[in-house]
Amino acid sequence: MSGPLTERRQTILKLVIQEFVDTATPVASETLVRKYRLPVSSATVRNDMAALEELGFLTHPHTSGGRIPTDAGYRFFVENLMERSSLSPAEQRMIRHQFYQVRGELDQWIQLACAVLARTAHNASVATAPRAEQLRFKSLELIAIHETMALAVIVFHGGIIKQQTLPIEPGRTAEDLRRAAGLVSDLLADSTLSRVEELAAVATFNGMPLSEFERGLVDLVARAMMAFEEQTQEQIYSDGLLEMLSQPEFLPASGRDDAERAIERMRRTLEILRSGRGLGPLIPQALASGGVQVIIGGEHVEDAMRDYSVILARYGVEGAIAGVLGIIGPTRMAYPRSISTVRYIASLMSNLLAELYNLNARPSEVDVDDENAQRV
Amino acid sequence: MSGPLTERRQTILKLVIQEFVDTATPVASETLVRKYRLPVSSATVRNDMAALEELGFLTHPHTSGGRIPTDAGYRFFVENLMERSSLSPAEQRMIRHQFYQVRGELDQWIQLACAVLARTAHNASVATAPRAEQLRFKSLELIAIHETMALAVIVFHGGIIKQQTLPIEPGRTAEDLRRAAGLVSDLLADSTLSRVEELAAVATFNGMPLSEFERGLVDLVARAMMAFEEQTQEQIYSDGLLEMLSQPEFLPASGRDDAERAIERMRRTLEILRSGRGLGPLIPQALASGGVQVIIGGEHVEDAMRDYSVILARYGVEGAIAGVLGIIGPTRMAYPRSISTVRYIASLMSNLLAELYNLNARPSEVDVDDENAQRV
DNA sequence: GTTAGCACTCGTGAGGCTAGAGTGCTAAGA
DNA sequence: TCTTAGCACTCTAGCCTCACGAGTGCTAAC
Repeated sequence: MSGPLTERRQTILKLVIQEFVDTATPVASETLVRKYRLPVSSATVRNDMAALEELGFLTHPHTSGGRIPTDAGYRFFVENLMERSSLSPAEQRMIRHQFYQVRGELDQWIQLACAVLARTAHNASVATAPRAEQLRFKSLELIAIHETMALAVIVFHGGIIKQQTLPIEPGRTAEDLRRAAGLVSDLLADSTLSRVEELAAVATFNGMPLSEFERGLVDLVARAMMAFEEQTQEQIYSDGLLEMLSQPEFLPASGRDDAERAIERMRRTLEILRSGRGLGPLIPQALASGGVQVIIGGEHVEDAMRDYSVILARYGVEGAIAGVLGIIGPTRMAYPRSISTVRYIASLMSNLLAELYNLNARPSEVDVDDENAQRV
Repeated sequence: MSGPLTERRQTILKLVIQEFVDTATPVASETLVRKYRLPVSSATVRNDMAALEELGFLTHPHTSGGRIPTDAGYRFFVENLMERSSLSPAEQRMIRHQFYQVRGELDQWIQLACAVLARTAHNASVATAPRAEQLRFKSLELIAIHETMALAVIVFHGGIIKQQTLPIEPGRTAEDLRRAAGLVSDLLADSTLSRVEELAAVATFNGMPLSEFERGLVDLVARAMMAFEEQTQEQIYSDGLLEMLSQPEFLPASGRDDAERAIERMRRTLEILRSGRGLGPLIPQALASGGVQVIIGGEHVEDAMRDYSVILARYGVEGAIAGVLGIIGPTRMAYPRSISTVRYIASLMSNLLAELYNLNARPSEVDVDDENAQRV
């Protein structure tokens, strides 16, 4: 009885989604005909809508009141109906300019990426710091703070640094510290955590046993690496919470019943962004796959995420360092624009990292012309 | 007609506040008598309440329904009625333990302080990073990332570090970089930003003119210092948003009218914490004064803050480095507990910093036994 | 100065009602 | 077979009313 998914029905689905994304209110047949000057009557549209509903692409909050898309509807839209868009040249220029202003300031990049994502897509953004598959030690510097305290700056491959203070014996000179740091730097050069631990166990360098102090430094590095892995494991940067909460989904549409639910939704959303629960499982997935990932509402494993869509892309330099960034918002979101935004920022970040790493490396898999991106 | 502020009336004010803080609902005369077994009748309490209302300490949302404290009521409570409390030894131990676990990891301290504050006081916490009155250069390290890119790690007094990448000419050896970094480190040692700029203008070291590369490094340091000042100027760490938003103030008490207002409040609160507007002016004030600052509701300059109370304390090492940390929440908050929490965390952070700086320095002005703290 | 008693006020929540929006269906037309 | 006009039906939002109950303010007695 549902009938085939004719061309016109696809158009109607597309228009319903477009309209619903714009207005956030259920879409009526009449509205569609009027607004888009359809060459058919509202009754025909109603029939098609009913068919789309039977196909599972639309639904009906109440008998009266228009249609809204289902998750399956969005999914079909994203995969088949959506026109690929990109940010306007003016927007691209503005974004590039902002990144240009923090060139060199590695530690600002993620925050900026989050800020730009959020403001451009009008939803919350998330990102993980770029991570090497394997944290690799690069060098150690020791700077005396006063007679009994020094600051250790541990540099890892990829411009990642970690600071750590350590107590020292009063007697040590700056030259002492420099020598010890240099020796440990040479000993541990390019080591992964497990290699550092091996070397700590052996505790010799070129056959010479390490001094007490040097052994302490090696341990310090090992501990720092462990702490670092732990910290970055789950740390998710985020921005644009306010941006997302300004979406009509978080306004009480009517009745105090709904109001309480709106607040509850708000609180749960905060919880999601703060804890990263619900996002956690998606990260490795996004890291593994290329292209842009779109997860819509009920497709999430986590129940708490059922009302949200997430758009994620991997960024980084193939084989060297990678992170994930993206957008989270209500399922009703401007998918074409959001997807292009995520794609653009990911490629920008990839380029920045590529430059940092090695000018010759291919930026990454998420490129503006990558057909994978369209895939999802 | 209002009559004097007798002992009993003060007790009643105190009980009303206590009860209101607990229950978040207006306090009725009858409730007070029953719950605290007052040796007088509810009528007497009502009379006293009326007097307290005329004195400006209590108010009346509606004719029926109990009393709630005014800002002035809270102020009087905080200054005269409140018993000084401190955190339980068990809590103190737990908190100290958490700080112990990140000892050495300077960059984690503020975040931890915020987290602990929020969880202990059940409200949002804010903190600024510890800042030297004058940012002073300590040393520069250069680490080659690859042939044309290096990472500069700039260390300032007080364990503050800033990283920055810079492009280099392909020819430079690691030894080159080390030498140049060492020279610039010596040249700029202990300089403030203005001094660095002076030295950049002169561009000589011990009478010898600096090389192109070395001049570039000096400029880099100057730019990094400027960037740093700018970034930390307004940056306010925060945590416990969710904690605060779980307070009944952010629930719609009744009617959909109130629901909308609740959401609006929520949104405005987010805005405050994100932008730091409303908090901004309080920071220098808190930095300047010792002790614990309590600003209650309408006492705020900023209109947007009229519904919130803020408790701030300075932390740091006298004459060397200082920051501010505290709590923000609805005016209805557990002042005694919140104040002791803020005081405790501030003194803890001060001790940590003192240790980092110099074991002999006096921690700071906010000590557990400091009578200043009670002052406000 | 304190208390019992009581009238009065007002917010809350339930219930009922109306208007309006939008659908589903039916029967006629292309 | 597809499209369309017409119309009954459904459901929600918004409004009004009403009754209940909590808590006060006042008065008069102690």
